Amino acid sequence: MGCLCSDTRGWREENLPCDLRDEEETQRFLQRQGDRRVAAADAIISTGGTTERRCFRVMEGVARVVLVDVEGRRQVVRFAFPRDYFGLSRGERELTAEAVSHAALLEFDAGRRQGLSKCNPHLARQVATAMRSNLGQAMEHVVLLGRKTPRQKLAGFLRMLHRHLGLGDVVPVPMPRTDIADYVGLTPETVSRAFADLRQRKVVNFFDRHLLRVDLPALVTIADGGT
Amino acid sequence: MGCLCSDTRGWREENLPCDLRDEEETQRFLQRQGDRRVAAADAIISTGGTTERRCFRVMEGVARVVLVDVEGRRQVVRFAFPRDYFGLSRGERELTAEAVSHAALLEFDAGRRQGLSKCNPHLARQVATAMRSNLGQAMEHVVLLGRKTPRQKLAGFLRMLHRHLGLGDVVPVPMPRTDIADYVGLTPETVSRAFADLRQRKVVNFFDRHLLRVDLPALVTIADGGT
DNA sequence: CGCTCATTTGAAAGGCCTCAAAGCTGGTGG
DNA sequence: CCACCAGCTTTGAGGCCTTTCAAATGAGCG
Repeated sequence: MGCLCSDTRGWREENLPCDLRDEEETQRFLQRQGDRRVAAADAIISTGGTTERRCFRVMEGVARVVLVDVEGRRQVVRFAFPRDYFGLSRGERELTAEAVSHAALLEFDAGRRQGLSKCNPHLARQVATAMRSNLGQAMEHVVLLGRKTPRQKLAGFLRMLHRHLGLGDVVPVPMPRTDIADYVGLTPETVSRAFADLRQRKVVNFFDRHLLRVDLPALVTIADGGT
Repeated sequence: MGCLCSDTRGWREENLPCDLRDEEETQRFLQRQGDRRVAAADAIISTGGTTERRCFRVMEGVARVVLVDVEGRRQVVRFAFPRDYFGLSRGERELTAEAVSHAALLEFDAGRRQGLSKCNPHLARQVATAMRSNLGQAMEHVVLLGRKTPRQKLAGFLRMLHRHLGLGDVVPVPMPRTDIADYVGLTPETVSRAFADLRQRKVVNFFDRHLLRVDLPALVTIADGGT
């Protein structure tokens, strides 16, 4: 994983990162500041309840942020896709993060990340944008969980997936059915039946379990509550 | 509602609000910058879908942020309590905000609010904190909606209410049962039965429908998944 | 005091979950 | 290259719990 960055105008170390002029330079700067880290499929990236204040940025692959309650019921609170941050808020650091598939991450000390933000407006903006986006996603997740039928829930989930990973009308589904179930608040069996339902309606079309083609307009209609 | 602020060292208008030294001064500054507004019970404060970029801060009373889908199903995305902001994010501005009971608010133009944040670090920090808090709340809401029984959902809701409005072990419940139902993703009937359930277990005790005493430790145990 | 509406209570129906088993897939070793 | 195995996914049947529908109760208000 060699550094492709041929630009070596040295950052005059930490006292002057404010020189960063654009997003691209900020990216390269970040890659120097964070610790590069890889995680195999299903590997635990960080566990809640520790006092460590670490946050992450997904570079490749997908991560899931999970809470398991006293009775063993699992809730996937969100998925983090390439370019997403997670662990920015206190509450999220109390959850567990795992790799869905093989993933590459940048790891930061949360305090140090805040310090970097203070003197790097690009980074600060990026993080602020990430938080706004997280908040919007969480609100959508709330709506999805509260008042939807299984079909609508799955459609909403697939629309979300399409936004993050979609290529035209082709959508990769990297996570297992159990993860989907724990994200939308259903059992894997019901998720499977909802998939069958959407397939019958020709809203989705399987290449295989982890890759499908979607009829996006129909998907959106169903996700928003239309039949 | 006269201005109790006897301090009239004039803010040298908008170019120098950076002089604000502490939270209290920031409060007074805000009250000058925002438009004071009151809303009667059930009055609509702002409706989604408009192009207006307005955000609000609740000064007194409680507001609810609501989404009604195509089929008429309603989801209360969150309640906003005194000192809370809402409408900070794009997504939230697309929803509808209503007063639960008589409420007093401060209204801002969202763009102008951002401008104020830029040159007033106290305000910026307050808003950033509000967003982190909103995000944490949304995550808790997701967990509450996803994998809980009616009893656990109601317990989780009451714990949230206790955090915001609780006085010792007394909790006011300003909103009607239908709002609670649409917040926790149940019907009013089921909410009513869950109340009866918690009352039987002596976890809650009614003064009347809108005021109750709670056994907080028991409430927390149930909310977190314990029986 | 009577009215209206929110809430509670009751009974029946439908849908999701549970339990169970078959099918498929991807990976491994011969 | 093929066969086998383990685990994920799908399919099926039955039960429980929430919803739905309906009516009674209670509270707030003119």
